[in-house]
Amino acid sequence: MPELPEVETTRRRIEPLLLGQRISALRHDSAKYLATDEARGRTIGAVSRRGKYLLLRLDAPKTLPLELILHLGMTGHFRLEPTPHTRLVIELEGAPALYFHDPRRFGKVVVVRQGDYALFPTLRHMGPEPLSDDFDQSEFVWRASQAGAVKPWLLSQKPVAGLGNIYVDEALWLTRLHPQQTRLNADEARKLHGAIREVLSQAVARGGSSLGSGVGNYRQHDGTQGGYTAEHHVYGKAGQLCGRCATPIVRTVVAQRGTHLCPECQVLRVNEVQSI
DNA sequence: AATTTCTCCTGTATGC
DNA sequence: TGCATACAGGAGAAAT
Repeated sequence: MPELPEVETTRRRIEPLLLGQRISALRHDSAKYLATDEARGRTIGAVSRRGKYLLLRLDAPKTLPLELILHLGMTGHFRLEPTPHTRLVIELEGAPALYFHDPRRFGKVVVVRQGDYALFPTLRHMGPEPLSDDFDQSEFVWRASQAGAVKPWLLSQKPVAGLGNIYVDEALWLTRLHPQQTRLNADEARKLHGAIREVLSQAVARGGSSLGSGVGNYRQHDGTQGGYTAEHHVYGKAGQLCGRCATPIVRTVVAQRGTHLCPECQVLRVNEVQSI
C-alpha cells in the first residue's frame, strides 16, 4: 500500500520525466478525475509530495498556478505503457506519456487552484512531515498524552503525515507499544517519535515496500520494487518469531485494519486512574 | 466533538 | 474443476 516511502520513491522517479514538460492532455475514463481539462498547455513547474499525496504544480504565463493532486490509493502506480487498468494518461508535448495504472480504482486525481484543498480534508488537516524539522518532538509528546488508541490516531494523518498500515505496525513494534494503547506517557511518545523517523527514513532509503505478487504489488514505472519488505519485523510476519524475544508474531484486527504485533513485547498498559 | 463503522473497488486466495 | 465468498486497506462520509 503506498505510504510515505512509496510515494516519495515514486516522486523521485517520475520527477525527471515530468519536470519542465508541457502537458498536451490529461486523458482519463473516470468522473472522479476532476478539472483535468484545465491542465492542458500548462508546464509542470514542481513535483512535490505531502504525506501520501503527489502534487504537481502547473504553471502558465500571467496566471496563478494550478495544482494536480494525485493519490495513489491502494494499487496506483505509473507505467510507461497503457494497461487494461490505465486510469489517467499524462500526455506531454516533448516527452513520452506517463500512464497511471490503478486496478482497484482507489486512486484520485484532481486539478485545483494551488493550495485549494477543500476537496481533500485529510490534506487540509495533515500533520507535519515526519522527516522534516516541522515534526516537533515536544508537540508530538503533548498531543500523544491526550490521544485515544495510538494506531488509529497515527493513521488519521493528523499527528504526523504519511503513515499507513505497514509503517504504523513497524513503528509500534520498534517502540514496544500496543496498537490500542491510549494516552502515551512522555517516554513512550518520545520513543515513538524517533521510531517513526527511523522506520520511514530507512524505508525511503530502500525505495519502500512491495508486498505479494498480486494486484496490490507496488512498483515504479520501470518495474523496480521496494527493498524495505525484507526489513519488516511484524507486518506480514504472523506466525514468525519476534526478532527480539522469539515469541510468534500475532495478526489481529484494530480499527478495521490487519494489525501485526508481538504479544510479548507489545503489552497494553492500563492507564492510571485519576483520583477525584 | 470525537470515535467508530461503512463504503468504495477488483484481483487473488480460500472453501466447498 | 468450478463457482461463490472472503479478503486486502486509504480516505471520506455516515453513524454513533
